Amino acid sequence: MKKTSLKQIAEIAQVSVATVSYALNDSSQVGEVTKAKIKKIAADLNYVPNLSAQNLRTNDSNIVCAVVNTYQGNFNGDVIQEIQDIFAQKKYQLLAVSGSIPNFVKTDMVDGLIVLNYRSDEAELRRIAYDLHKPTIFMTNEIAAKKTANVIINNELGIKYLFETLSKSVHRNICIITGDNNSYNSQQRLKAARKYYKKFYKHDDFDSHVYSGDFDPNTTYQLGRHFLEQNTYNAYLCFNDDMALGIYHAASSLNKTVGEDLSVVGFDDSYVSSVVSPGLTTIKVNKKTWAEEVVDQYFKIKSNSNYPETIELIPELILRDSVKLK
Amino acid sequence: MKKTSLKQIAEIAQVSVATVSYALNDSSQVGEVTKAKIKKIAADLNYVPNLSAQNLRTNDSNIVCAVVNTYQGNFNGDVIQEIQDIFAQKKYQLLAVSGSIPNFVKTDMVDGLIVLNYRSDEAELRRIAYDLHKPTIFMTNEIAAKKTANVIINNELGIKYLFETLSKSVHRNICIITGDNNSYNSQQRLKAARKYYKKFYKHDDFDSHVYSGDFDPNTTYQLGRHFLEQNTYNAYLCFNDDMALGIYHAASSLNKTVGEDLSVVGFDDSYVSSVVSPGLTTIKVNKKTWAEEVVDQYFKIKSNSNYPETIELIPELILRDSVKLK
DNA sequence: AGCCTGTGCACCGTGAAAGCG
DNA sequence: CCGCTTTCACGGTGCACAGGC
Repeated sequence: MKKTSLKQIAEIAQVSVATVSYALNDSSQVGEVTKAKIKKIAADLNYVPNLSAQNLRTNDSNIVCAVVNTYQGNFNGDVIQEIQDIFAQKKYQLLAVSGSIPNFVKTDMVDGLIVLNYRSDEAELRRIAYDLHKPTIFMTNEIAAKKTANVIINNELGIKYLFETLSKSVHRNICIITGDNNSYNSQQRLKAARKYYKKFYKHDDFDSHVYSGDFDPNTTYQLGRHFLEQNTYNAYLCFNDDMALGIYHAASSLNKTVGEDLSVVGFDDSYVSSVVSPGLTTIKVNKKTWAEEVVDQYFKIKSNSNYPETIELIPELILRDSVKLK
Repeated sequence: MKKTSLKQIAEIAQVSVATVSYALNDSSQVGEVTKAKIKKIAADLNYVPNLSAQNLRTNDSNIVCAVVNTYQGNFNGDVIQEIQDIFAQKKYQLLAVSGSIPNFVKTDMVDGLIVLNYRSDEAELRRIAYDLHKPTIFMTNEIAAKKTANVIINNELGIKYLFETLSKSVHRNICIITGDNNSYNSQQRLKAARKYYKKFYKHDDFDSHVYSGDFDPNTTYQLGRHFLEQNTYNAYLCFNDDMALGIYHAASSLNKTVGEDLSVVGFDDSYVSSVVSPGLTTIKVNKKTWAEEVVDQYFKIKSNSNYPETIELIPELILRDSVKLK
């Protein structure tokens, strides 16, 4: 009924607890015969080592924790899954938590931390990175601390591509729809958009073209309906694909055709952007590469280096038919 | 540098370790003055209790683990998020893991288990449920064991609704596309489809209308293109929404119009099904209700009852324009 | 002596029971 | 009875060492 412990196995096998521990850890300190006997008993009793005890003793858990703002949407889930797959190959267990960084990260239950799209004041992140002396990777923040690396998207380049595309579009009356204002990526994209708007449009009215869409397709559906009815804008730069879909929805509800009557571009290349009609022009970051880089940095930090490092991923433009080119 | 422990606090406060422990747990065993002093020191030193030690001692962690097959797609993420939100309100920490059920679930690090879309032979699940003496909820399986509940979708009803809808459609040449064959929901839906196909179509050729789509839109895109070119089928019943989108994609690539030239129905009411054009007729299970029921059962089991229980959620038909009715 | 196999014990941080002035 | 301390166990690890050949 109760969990089997080393002690019980030791009693049955008529050896000491230490011997059982050695045997199950395949230490050479135990003879083959005894080892086999002990292992058999352990298997029979369905023995599972108590991780709490193990961690308490060893301070090393092979457990890595990933923090996301939410499991919802087409982005976070994909990215965590990629990371999970790589860690699994290396016999590491990835745990995901959503919301705030839980206390157990600060204890010895977890070996390291991966932060994706955490939305909070950077001060807290900074504090955590600073006094958490474990490998920590930020994927959507830039925070310099020991044992910390940042593996982030080069958002400026992505925005540049999108502006270039839209500048070749027949539709030029541009509307920029941002995501959650607390999101690092949204902030970076906004900053880059400001820069390239000026460069491409030579106007100072950037702010009047910007709307907050909160990464939510329903919000952009409402916005889109309004603007399309009034003919305010005919080109939409959305900071993620989901919001772009909201514009699609608005367009079709008003019998307008994306790629004909209006242009739409998105961000992230989520799977829907290829499935939807017309295909959505979007910015892609290879999630597998991203995940590999994250895990790579993780083990680099773990093994020795602890200097802060920042790695930028170069995004790629995926051209589809949501933009009618001149 | 190193984590502060009760011991260090005790030394500074010039009291025993036990007193510190009592003080921080607000026990009445300690005088107010000492308590305040100790708390201040703990705060200053940034004390965080070591969960491994706590669990080892108390066998109770306030951590619940959710297992999913993958974080990807529009379904699992939504559901986990709902569950997470409810647990968070109750000061429980939900951890998510993807892949197989990790060892730490079997140790005392985790209080209970929630299994969603785990794909494996049921034998393993049964074994786990049987000798894991913690609250366990299966959301996509029916497994009877102590301290175990099943909170599942009534798939038969959902399939029935979809057949009723398609039987009123102008398109009647029906193609049934299943998901992953290891998925419980896919299996249940297939079983129900077999039943209702016979009822509505009075034919014995069910199996020749069934194709495996693996829950993947690209697979159904290929299937859809093939069938639509050959005019094999003009009504598609997909076991989830993503696959239905693949049919949408195939249709538009062949200049056919969903809801006009063909009918499509899906399952799950993921957010895309309302955003896409035409809207996708689909089966909805209220995820919030589902999550509430799961958490409810969790605490019921935890507090006392340990008899197996099965709760079925009644799904709802969401009618949109992907089916042209007579 | 040296190798092989196995044991005793201190220790991680916590919390509960019992003890004590 | 209050306020605090001592002691112990939770489960597992690995060092230092013991005893036999």
